[in-house]
Amino acid sequence: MPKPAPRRITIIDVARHAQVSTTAVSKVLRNAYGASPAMRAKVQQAIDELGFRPSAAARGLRGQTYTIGVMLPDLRNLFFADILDGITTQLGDTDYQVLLAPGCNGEQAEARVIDAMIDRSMDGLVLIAPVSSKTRLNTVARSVPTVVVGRHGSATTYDSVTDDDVAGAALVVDHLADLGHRRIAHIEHHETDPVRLAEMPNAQRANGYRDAMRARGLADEIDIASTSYTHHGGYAGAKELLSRPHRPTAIFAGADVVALGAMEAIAEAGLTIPDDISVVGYDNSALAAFGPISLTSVDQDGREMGANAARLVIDRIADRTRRTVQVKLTPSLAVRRTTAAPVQGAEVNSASPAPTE
Amino acid sequence: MPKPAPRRITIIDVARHAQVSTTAVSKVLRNAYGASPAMRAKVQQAIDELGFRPSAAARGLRGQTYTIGVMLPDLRNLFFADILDGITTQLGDTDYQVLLAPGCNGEQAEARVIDAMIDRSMDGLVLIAPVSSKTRLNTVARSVPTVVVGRHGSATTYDSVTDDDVAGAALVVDHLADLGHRRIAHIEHHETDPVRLAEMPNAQRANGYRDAMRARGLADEIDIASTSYTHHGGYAGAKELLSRPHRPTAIFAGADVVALGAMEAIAEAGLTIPDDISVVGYDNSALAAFGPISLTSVDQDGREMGANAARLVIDRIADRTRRTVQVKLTPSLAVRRTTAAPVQGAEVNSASPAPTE
DNA sequence: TTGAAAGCGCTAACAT
DNA sequence: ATGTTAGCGCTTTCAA
Repeated sequence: MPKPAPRRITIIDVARHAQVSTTAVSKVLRNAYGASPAMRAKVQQAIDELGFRPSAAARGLRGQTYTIGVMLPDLRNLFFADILDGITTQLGDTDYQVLLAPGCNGEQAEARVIDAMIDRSMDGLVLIAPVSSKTRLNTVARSVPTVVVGRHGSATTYDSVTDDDVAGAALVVDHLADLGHRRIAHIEHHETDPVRLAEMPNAQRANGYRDAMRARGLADEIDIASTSYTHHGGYAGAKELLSRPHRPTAIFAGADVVALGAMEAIAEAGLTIPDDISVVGYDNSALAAFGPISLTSVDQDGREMGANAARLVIDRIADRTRRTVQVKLTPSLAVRRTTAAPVQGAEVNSASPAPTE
Repeated sequence: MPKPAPRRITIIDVARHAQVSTTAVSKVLRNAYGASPAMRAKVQQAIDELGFRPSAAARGLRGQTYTIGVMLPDLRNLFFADILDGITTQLGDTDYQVLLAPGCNGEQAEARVIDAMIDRSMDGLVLIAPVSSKTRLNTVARSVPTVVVGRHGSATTYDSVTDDDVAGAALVVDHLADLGHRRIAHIEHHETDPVRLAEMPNAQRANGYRDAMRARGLADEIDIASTSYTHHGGYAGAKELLSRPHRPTAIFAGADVVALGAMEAIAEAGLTIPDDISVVGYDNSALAAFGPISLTSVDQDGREMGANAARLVIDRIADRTRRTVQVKLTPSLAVRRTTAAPVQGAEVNSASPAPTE
């Protein structure tokens, strides 16, 4: 027989216990102006003695809820987890509590979750790699302080944090070209929506790849398989690339998970990594670092991105009129064992068309 | 210059627009008794036309917030992600929204997060593998409907969902013994707290291991390294086991991540898996299934556990006086390439008593 | 500096 | 079946 919990302590109880007004208690709770040190002490003592905790629901009705909502597409993606770590670490000292919605894929799920957060009067939102339309993002940002992470382009309604995906792709191409590779192929995430073509990281990576290839004088070697940022997308993309007449000596996959799929296809084709073909991923996830895999990958500092996002959202809560800022961080390359110089002779002039599979 | 968002639509606006009372609107919102179909239709139309969304904060002050809080120790743990999937899937059709706190390790962080959820008037809590004291859990459960996942033992205040860890350990021992192994060692998570010794899955797994070994007549072969459920714990545990005079032919790691650490130590020792030594993990995470690793592992149906937890919490919200239930699911074994019959001759008759480390 | 009082948007008793 | 009204626990004017 569970005995029912006693009635929750309210601000009135505290006020009575401390022999002051509820206003005074409220001021202490918010560190607001207009309470003497003596009063503060008295109230604080009453709060501690009674074990009082303010109701966020009630606070939210008038003021803030001290809650930051985080939306991310996939909890299993370790890069997103890093961003989250950055956010929570940055917010650790503050009164804000981070709450997140379980992975939501697609525009519809995204809309539901964002609405749910607004309904719950969250003080600020951090949207990680949202796929919603720009119009929608602007609408959201007008109703609640918002920071968008991982989407390029600027907006006047929300701040954004990105990692320089063009630079990341260039790191990869340069690394491979420096090793002596010329036929460097890329597996991209297929994109048709024009706005996303400009704003999504995958599109930026593909652009960066093209630019860097041209900058290295390898414009003729540009070779792209357009699939998706999934394990299977990597597998199918690599299969496609390997079946082409002019086989690449290196594959730049747009994400680590894509690289893993590609590695599977390469193994199936009886080729070895990195001797026959080099592979590079993107995100430097824990999987990439894992010993037996040891995937060369572009490292985006997720924690740093998260910390920046948290800082920005707090700043914007404090001043909603301040001009928006775009923070762009610089990636680095984690070189591991899936990349090496191409084997001499084998492919330099192998222009003979290979039969498909 | 972002233009400010217009004032939020309230229930009063809807009532006015539909020419009815706010009570009527409220009833429609809650699907409550006492509203004619005609009224429902009228109100619903007004809601749609105005794009009204009820404020969860305001609702929470009197009634429910339609929010279920989920706490889990580690977002990166894929098993927990599966549980979460089960919860969200089960709750997909309902009005409830799942919100979760970012991974919180340790009793203190756990307490903070749970308090935060209670402060936000969440309707129900799902606590996954909490480490808090039983007293604390009972206190929490008395103030809000709570379901505890992954902790054995029963309570009168909260429902619980577990997977049968004793049975899981037995699956492992039986599988290895059937293959012909006798020296089957175990790497456990060290535990001292008496309550946790009885309730935590790691302790149950160790117990299950001992029981199963005895049941197979292998009581003399029981060999345990007591470290922790981490990669390093697995590494150190395996190193310890391998250095013992009477080397095991199989290692049962209490978690997949532990198995990976063990595999690293085994590789360092110049031994091969499964020829020299078999390895089994626990959780059947994506890592275990990953081709190059292919770890034999105990599969707990996380989605099923999550679905059960969600169902229970909803039921308890509906009726807080109903007796608590304990759901215990049965694990299965995913056999992969890290287990095989021991190589003949090497260890069959090495029954010489080993001195303690 | 302090406190009294009016809401915030909704739900739940209680009329009608 | 429908409407009236009193709060829920805070924050925020505004007056003292």
